[in-house]
This record gives sequence, structure tokens and C-alpha cells, in this order.
Amino acid sequence: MNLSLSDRSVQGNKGSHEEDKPQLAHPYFHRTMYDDSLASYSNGSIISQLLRKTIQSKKALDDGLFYLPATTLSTTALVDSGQEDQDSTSSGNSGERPVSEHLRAKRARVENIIRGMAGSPSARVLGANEQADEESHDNRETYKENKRKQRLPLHQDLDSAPASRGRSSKDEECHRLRGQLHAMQSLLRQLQEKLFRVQNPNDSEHEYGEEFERRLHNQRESGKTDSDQVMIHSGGRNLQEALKYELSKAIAESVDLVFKKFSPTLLVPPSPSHISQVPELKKRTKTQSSLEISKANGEGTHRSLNYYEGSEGHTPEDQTEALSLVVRKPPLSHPVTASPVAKRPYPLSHAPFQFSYCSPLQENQILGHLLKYGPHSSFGSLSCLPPPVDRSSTDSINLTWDAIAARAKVTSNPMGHRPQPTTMGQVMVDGLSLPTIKVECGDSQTMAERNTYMSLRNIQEGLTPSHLKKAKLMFFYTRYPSSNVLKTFFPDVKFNRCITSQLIKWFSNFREFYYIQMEKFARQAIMEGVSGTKDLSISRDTELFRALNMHYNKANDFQVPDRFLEVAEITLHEFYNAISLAKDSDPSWKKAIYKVICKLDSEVPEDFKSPSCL
DNA sequence: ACTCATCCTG
DNA sequence: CAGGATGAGT
Repeated sequence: MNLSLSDRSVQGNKGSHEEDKPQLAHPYFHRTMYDDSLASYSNGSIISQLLRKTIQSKKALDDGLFYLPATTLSTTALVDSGQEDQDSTSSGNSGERPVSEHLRAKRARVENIIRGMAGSPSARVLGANEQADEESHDNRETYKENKRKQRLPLHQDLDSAPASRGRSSKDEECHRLRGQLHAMQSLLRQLQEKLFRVQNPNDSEHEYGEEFERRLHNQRESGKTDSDQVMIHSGGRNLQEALKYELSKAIAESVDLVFKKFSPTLLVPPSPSHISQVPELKKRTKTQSSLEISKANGEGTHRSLNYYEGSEGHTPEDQTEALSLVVRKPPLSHPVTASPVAKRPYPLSHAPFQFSYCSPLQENQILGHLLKYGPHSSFGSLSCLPPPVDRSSTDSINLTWDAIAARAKVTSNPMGHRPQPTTMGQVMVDGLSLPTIKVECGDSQTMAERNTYMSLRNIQEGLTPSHLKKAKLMFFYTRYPSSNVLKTFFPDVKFNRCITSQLIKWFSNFREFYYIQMEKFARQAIMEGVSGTKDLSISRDTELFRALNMHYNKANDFQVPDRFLEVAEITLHEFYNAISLAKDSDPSWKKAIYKVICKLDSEVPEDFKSPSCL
């Protein structure tokens, strides 16, 4: 068995054809079809497009035949939607277009909407202050004394953070959000009216959604609070009603939430959470210089052009345990076992706002955001964890959003979706910019503002396969991430004890695999009579690297940083030396190695701060 | 008492 | 990868 480690030093520098690219320019971010599809919608007026298409296909809308099997939500539907028109015209099938074609077209479009709405319904974010609070507490060291010392100045940064300039920005933010909410309400009502007119040209408006709501209520009573079911078994008309109902109610909820939380007494003091991304650059220099490290050749650039397909299969198993594994939300929400549904229906006229509040541009963006991220995505973030009582009232809605979000997640790209690395001031919401905030943040965006901004996105209740993939990629940079780092780089995750533990456990597992591999290959090298560590280098075409890459970067769509190769090599050397010196007779012989390796963490690139689940 | 890292196991 | 056991550290 050839280890292919020993000859590495010989050919060490062979492939210098590809010089080390700046690692920040991640070329592995792929756009998914899904992203593109959404992007096209985000540019124009989502509503007008939707309505136009709806009207066009209205004449073919055959009542009662429009099913939306939830399980068919997939990117293929999106593709269909784009090609539907041509398909139908090209079908030389006389003058009458097959009804099924229209139905499919319409379904695709509605699915588009639903997909757009995908978002965690229960999105709740740590308020900025709360987060800062946690951070200060969580700054307790995680990894041994060394790390602790390094983190001390970070503490100081935290404490000395100016506490003066959050107030006014909070107020402005409140103002802006009120404006957005007003606008959204207006827009929503317009949308509802238009939809209603489209499908019920003759009916009077007051019948809106009655039938649907009644049925939804009945389902709830019978324990099957699954609005997907409702949709599935409803006709196309009822589907639209369902959508309208969901949208309006969700918005009403959000509005209510925000207004409650933004009452003056609840305005929070500025957050000291400019947590200091204090670079930890110095800590590894000494070890580094003492070792001879082969330059990685550029062989590893064979990135696949495939879209990311969740590599960890999506089993339909429901997540039932409290201490969770990777959360795979059920494709179809299962019978509710928790939280009784306290009904608190909001009349649509909950808040009669003026439509002229915002510009047409804002309309599109606001509504687009709403459609894309769901009602709770933006506004839940501004509230500081609504009490359970509040939440119970939204459960029926949440279930729907949950189910929708779950399906959307299945096809989502974990994180790579931006062709260009983002900078602090250029955070995009997945192709949908939020200028009202972005503009004001400008280039002097602080961490607090950034956090606020980030919190405008979905907040996950649990960790998803996407998060797992992201964590694995992060492992290339940091083997021992602190809980602060984890929080920073998983901004779309609502952290609690369980989640934190799970993430830590992940990295623990990563390390385990890493060290096992290192030990294995070190022993192998010794067995093969490798004379010394000089003959042990790790390049991208070594077996060891392949094993690691396969584990942490299965899709191979990530350019593993050269630094990781260096660290891996150091690790290998450590193991080699220790084993050579028979130190492995000591039961805790690995500890010394761990201590070395834990100092070699790098900073994780900014790109990883973007939420992984979109 | 609590958290975290590792080891071991499935 | 998760769960349990164990030990170290606070």
C-alpha cells in the first residue's frame, strides 16, 4: 500500500501553476437555479408579475382541479414556470391549450410565491442588547489557558464599547420599520383585492377566505393542523384563498408584534455588541516558522460546477427529540403535539395605513422581502423573544410557514450563492437588497448595525444540513471555534444551550475524525519507514488530504485554504514525532498535540458570516 | 453544579 | 454524527 506521503516532498513544488488565490475570493460560491429564479422576480415588481400571470391564466383556471402536492415543491417547478409559456404554444395541440398545462403553469407560479415566502415562522432573534449580553457572558474561555489569554483583550473591547450611540439609531430604525410595516399592510391589501378580483369578478369582497378559515379551524380541532393538507385537498381557488389568508394573517401578526415590542418603554439601550473581530493573527506565527511547509500546488481547483445538492440525504424522519440532531423539518408538518392553538384572528383592517408612504421601488422590495422571507423574518427580530403566550396565537400560521420553509430548505444552497465576496457594507439579502437599511448603514456599518441587519433574515430554530456543511467548511479555518465565533458565523441560528452544544459537538466530531486520520497516516508513514517529518508533507493530491476533503468538503465545491494544509501537516508531524518517540504509551499522549493544534486556528473569512440557510 | 473535551459506541 | 460516560476546569 502506497501511502503517497513519502514521495510528496519530492514533487512538492511541482504544480505551482496556480498561485495561491486570495482565499476570500471564494470561487466556489454557486448560484442555484433557485437563486436565479428568485432574483429575476426580485428585480421587477413581484406583485405585478404575479398578477399579470395570474390574470393570463385565469381563463384556463379550472376550479377544483388545482392541486398543490407539497412534496412536488422543487426547483423543477421553478424551471417549469419559466418555460411554461413556450411549451404550451409549441405544443401543436390545436387551439386549446391543455388544461393541465395551465394548471401546471399556475401551480409553478404559486409555488414560486410559496417558495418565496419560505422562512422560519418562528423567527425570533436575540435582540441586539440581549445578544451582547450573552456575548459578554459567553466570553468565558473555551479552550484552555492559551486561548483564554488571547481572548482577554477581546473582553476589554467589549466592555469599552461606546454605549452612547445606539439610542437615536434605534428610534430611526423604529421609524423606518413602522413605515415599512405600513407600506406592507397597504400592499398586502392591494394584493388581496387584486387577487380577489381576479378570481371572483362577481363576488363581493366580504366572503374572503371564510371557507378556508372555517376548514382550517376544523382541521385544527381535529388535531391536523396542517394547512398543506388544506391546500392539497382544496381546489385552486381555495389555494389562493389560503395564500391570501396566510399572508394577511401573518402580516397582521407581525405588525402587532412590532408595535408591541416597539412601544417606547421597550426601546432597548444600544448594544455594545461591536464584538470586536479582534484578529488573532499573532498566535500561530512561531510554530509556523519552525516548520518546513510545502506550498500547496493548485491541483485542488477542480471544483465541480454542480449545484450544491444537500449531501446529507433528507430522510423524512421527524425531529422529535428535544435535544436535537440536525433538524430536518418534516416535508409535511406532522400532527401538532405542542402548544395549544389560541386563536386570535386579526381583522384585515387591523391597521389602515396610507399607501403613499413609500415609493414604488420600496413597495417591490418590501413586499418581495415579505414574500421571500415570510412575515416573521424581519419583525420578529426586533422583538425580544415574544412570550410563549404570544407565540401560541400564531401557531397555526407557523405550521404553514414551517412546512413551506422546510421544503425550501431542502433545495437551498448552504451558503455559496454570492458570486462576489461581500463586504461589510454590501450585505445583500439573497439578491434582494433592503436599501432602506443598507443606505443608512453606509460604509461605516458597525457590528451592532450589522447584527440588526442580519437579523432581518430568517432565524433558524434548529441546525440544518446546510449549517452542518457550513460548519465543516469552517473547520478548514478553525478547529476550536469559540462559542462567540459560532454565534458570529451562524447569524441565522437562534442560539440556546442545546444549539450551542450541538455545534460544539459537531466540531468535536470533526476534530475526532481529523485526529484519527492524522494518527492513522502518521502510523502508516512510520510503518513505511519514513525517515523524518521532512518527508511528510501534505499537498492536495495526498491521500490524507483527500480523506479530509472528502469528509469536510464532500461536494468538493470549496477551495480548501492553504493554511489548512499547513496545519494538517503540522498535525501530522506532531503525531509522527510523538509516535516515533513512543510517547503514545502514555494514555494522554495526544493532549500535547491538541494543545499545539488548538493554537493554529485562523480567522474564518467574512463570507462565512452570511447565513447558511436561505 | 455546570460546561466542555475527549473517548467510546452504535 | 449523536449519545453516554468520564474527567478536567470553573
